[in-house]
Amino acid sequence: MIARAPLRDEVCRQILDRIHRGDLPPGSRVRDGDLASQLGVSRTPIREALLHLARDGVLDTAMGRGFRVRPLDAAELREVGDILGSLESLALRLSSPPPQDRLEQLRQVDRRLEQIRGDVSRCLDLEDEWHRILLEACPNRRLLDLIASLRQVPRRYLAAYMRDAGRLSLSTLPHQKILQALEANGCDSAAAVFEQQWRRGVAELEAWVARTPGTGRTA
Amino acid sequence: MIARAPLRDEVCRQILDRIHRGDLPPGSRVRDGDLASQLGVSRTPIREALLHLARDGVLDTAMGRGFRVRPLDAAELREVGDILGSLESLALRLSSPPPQDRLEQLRQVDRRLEQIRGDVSRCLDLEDEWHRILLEACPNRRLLDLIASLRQVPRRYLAAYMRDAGRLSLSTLPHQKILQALEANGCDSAAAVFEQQWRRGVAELEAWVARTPGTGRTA
DNA sequence: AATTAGTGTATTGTATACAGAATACTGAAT
DNA sequence: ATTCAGTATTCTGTATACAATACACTAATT
Repeated sequence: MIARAPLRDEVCRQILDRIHRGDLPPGSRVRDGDLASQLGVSRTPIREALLHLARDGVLDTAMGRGFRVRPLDAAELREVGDILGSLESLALRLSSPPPQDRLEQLRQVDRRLEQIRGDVSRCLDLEDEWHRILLEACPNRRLLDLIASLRQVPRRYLAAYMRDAGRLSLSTLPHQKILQALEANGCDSAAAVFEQQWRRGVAELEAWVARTPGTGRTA
Repeated sequence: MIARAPLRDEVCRQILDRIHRGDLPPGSRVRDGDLASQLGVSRTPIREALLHLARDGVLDTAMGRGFRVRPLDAAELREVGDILGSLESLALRLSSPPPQDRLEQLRQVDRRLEQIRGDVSRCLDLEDEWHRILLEACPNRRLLDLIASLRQVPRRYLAAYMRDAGRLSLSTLPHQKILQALEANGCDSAAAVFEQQWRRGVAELEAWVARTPGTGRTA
């Protein structure tokens, strides 16, 4: 039995892809009519996907004003950052037994991360992949889903930061520290290190957003 | 400037209300056509609302199969319970200064809770209100929104439990313990007590769900 | 009697149509 | 030149239409 998929799901992926690619920069307007003609489907599934993304906080919407990509805002990053720090840490602590067997997979992703030169989108995909593998052993699927949807937020900030600063992958060093803790002292210890490293990373991003003018005003 | 509201928002409230009321029990099918004629609007805003609720985990949906109220399932309650325990605790810890001034409001809600006799829906509203006031001082709006949407899940379990067991408000005692900790030792202490009490409550609900057959199979 | 094939209806997912609001554009007045 | 009013156009939110799929019911077969 093959499960057919609703158009809205594919449309959702397409839109997210454009946002990640840097098409549709923060603050830019998203017209359902345009997307409908570009993707060759009607406005109905497009709007369903847009409402979905608006609910996830990727898009802004106001009555009669349509949709636009949510502008970058240091406060939002901080808020979602705090939530994600807490939730990923929780997921790690719920992972028993510790995902020791994933260590090699994680190191391999890190190696691939270091080899990337210019492709921001690919880099962020690998970063997501790293987190996914780290938490794979957590039995709380609902938690993993929530984390995955929330991670779309910092991802946009990281993408803008990388494109602006020209730096890729500020994350392999934190990764290594987390892995060390995981290997030496298990999940709880790794969770503590994770939260610490995560906060550091978010603070760095936040500082960049605050010092970079016009981050969210791009049309 | 009066902000007009999209129909989908009002529709969403209406559907939630029916679910909370016990109309639309767990497992029951939700046909957009029926709701459209009952509420006097077209299927479009109805489906937008249904997709929203499906994303929040209140409804189940499969391609070509429409929507149904998600059956009660001990595993789901446990999963969302763990998440909420962590997040509400976080919100409490982020509340500085401690919401001392809300103590009297909280006690008043508890008094109203104890006076209620038969109205399950009203009882749950007050329970939500209590949590809202407790966390009102938390500056992380995004966190509060997330908590509010997640709380819809345990709410359904609590509603079914109350209707089945005929007991209302198993929560004023935990409330008092949390308030005591808050008053005596501040937010961090209250957060610890909260997590402890919350886990206890979720475990009780979970045990009830597990021991009650047919909880989710009601048509 | 139980199970399956066939047929009809109901319902879903998607497309299109329409009314009203918001934005862009034009031109005149300061 | 700039600002403001008025108009035209675009776009949004909602309603309706349509094709395809899933469900229910009947009837036939084992």
